Amino acid sequence: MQQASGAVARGSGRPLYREIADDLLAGIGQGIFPVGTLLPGEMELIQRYQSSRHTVREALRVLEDMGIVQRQRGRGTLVLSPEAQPAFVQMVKSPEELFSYPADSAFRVVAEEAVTLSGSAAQRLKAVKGSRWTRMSGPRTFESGMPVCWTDVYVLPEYATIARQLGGANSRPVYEIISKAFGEEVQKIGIEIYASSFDEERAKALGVDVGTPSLCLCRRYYGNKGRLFEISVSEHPAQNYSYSLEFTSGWQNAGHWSWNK
Amino acid sequence: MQQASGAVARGSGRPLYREIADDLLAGIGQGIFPVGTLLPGEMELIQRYQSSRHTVREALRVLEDMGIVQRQRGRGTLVLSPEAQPAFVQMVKSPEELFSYPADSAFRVVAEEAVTLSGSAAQRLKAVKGSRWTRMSGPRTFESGMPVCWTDVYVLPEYATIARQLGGANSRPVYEIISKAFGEEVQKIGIEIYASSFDEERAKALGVDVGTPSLCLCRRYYGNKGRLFEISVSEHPAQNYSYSLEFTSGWQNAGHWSWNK
DNA sequence: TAGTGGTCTAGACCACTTC
DNA sequence: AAGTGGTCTAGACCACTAA
Repeated sequence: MQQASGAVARGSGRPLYREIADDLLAGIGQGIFPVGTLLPGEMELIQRYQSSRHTVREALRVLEDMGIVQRQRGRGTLVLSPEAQPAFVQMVKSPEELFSYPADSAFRVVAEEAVTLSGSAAQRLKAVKGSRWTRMSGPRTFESGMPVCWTDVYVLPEYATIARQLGGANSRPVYEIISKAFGEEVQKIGIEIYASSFDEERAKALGVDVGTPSLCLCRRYYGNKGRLFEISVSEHPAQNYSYSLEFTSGWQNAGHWSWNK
Repeated sequence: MQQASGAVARGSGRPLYREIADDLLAGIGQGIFPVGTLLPGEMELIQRYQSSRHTVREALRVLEDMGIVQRQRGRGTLVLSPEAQPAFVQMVKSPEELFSYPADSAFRVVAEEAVTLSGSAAQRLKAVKGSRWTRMSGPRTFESGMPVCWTDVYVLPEYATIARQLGGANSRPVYEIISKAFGEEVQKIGIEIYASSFDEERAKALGVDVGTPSLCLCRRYYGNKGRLFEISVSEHPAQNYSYSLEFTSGWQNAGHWSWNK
């Protein structure tokens, strides 16, 4: 229950800043502080809750960590959402983890060409129709020769020179090479997963039967200013590959260690 | 560079607590504070950095938010990892978002039976061999009759009574029904995605050709105390379905709004 | 019991945004 | 210029853990 003016109830054993956060949250939920408006300033909250600035700020920090408000010096505290944003979180350390290849496999570029995306290709890649890319294609295989996948990598034409650094067993991921060579900071990665089956050409290249079910992963890398700078599409023989994810409840410290009590 | 004893350099324009956090981070990286040991107490850090407790605690909070240390009253500050844990974060509001079905589709249970997992089935489901489950199977179709997927849902035998609440266009997800009815709080969800192709029985049930490529999603729900309580496997005709993910850089506020500058 | 981190108060100065 | 949030100090009491 939101207290329009006055301190929150105490004595429950809960910290004051949590009570204040709950009270503000209730107020937001009830529309007393609608989404898109500013919360009262810290000074006003101090008086309202008869508390100190530190305590009020702790309460606001709780809401900020939950993604409910966003604070900015000089402006105020903006209400973003009436309820906690993420209930489930997945974290990975680096983009590499999103789609790591076996260490003893190698990517061999067999074709490199400049392409301008037709409508259908652009739609499939979720890129802009008519945009220009340099495409490098080839199989990735284990040292034993067993196929891992067929890969098409699209990069911006100005980054085409990285092709020389590709290939070989120890080659780094393309996004990483570009990131280092051209200073692109990876800001966002989109992944799309779908099933298909191998056409004749690729089946032959990988040494599998035509029509073999395949798992396709299309990854889009966004760099500085959110610009799309790389798209890679990999097609894996179904029996060799699966993609796993794990989501954990809670906003904080998801997936970390704990005290070995 | 970690200052073994003494204040960090100032005047860089960066807040003191960030400088301290960086300094501690460097110390952790250099093995001065090895992973698994405790950081110096707050009082010692106050003297080392000639600062106030609040400032030192802000620095420690930074490290805690990054997943580098874990703090506990009475014990101390445990070093967990030498480097920032998650560089990329994906967040979803509820498990439902991890695999939402079209609203105008309905799941129809055509078979329900008690099963004891054989070795191969247990391996495929990543469950314990010999464990007992109740399996409910059936197609999910649009109102128009077009197939969405074939689904096998495995639940713990004691939850089998939820079968009566299944089916119909507006039916809630199984995990949600169980969660409400039996108080299982979903703590973790595992998702595995792979490609396959439809066998004769399922192809017939969904009205697709035998051998049609399919995208399979196997979801595992872990509840109270991390106990696995539901497994669901869905097989989708490839042309109708793809699975998308998006990962954003940074630990904090990933995916939230921003000021409409 | 000593030491840890958790909460809280009462001040202060500053950078930033808006008017 | 006024108001916002960001940083910082110097104190205080408390709950929890470990020895």
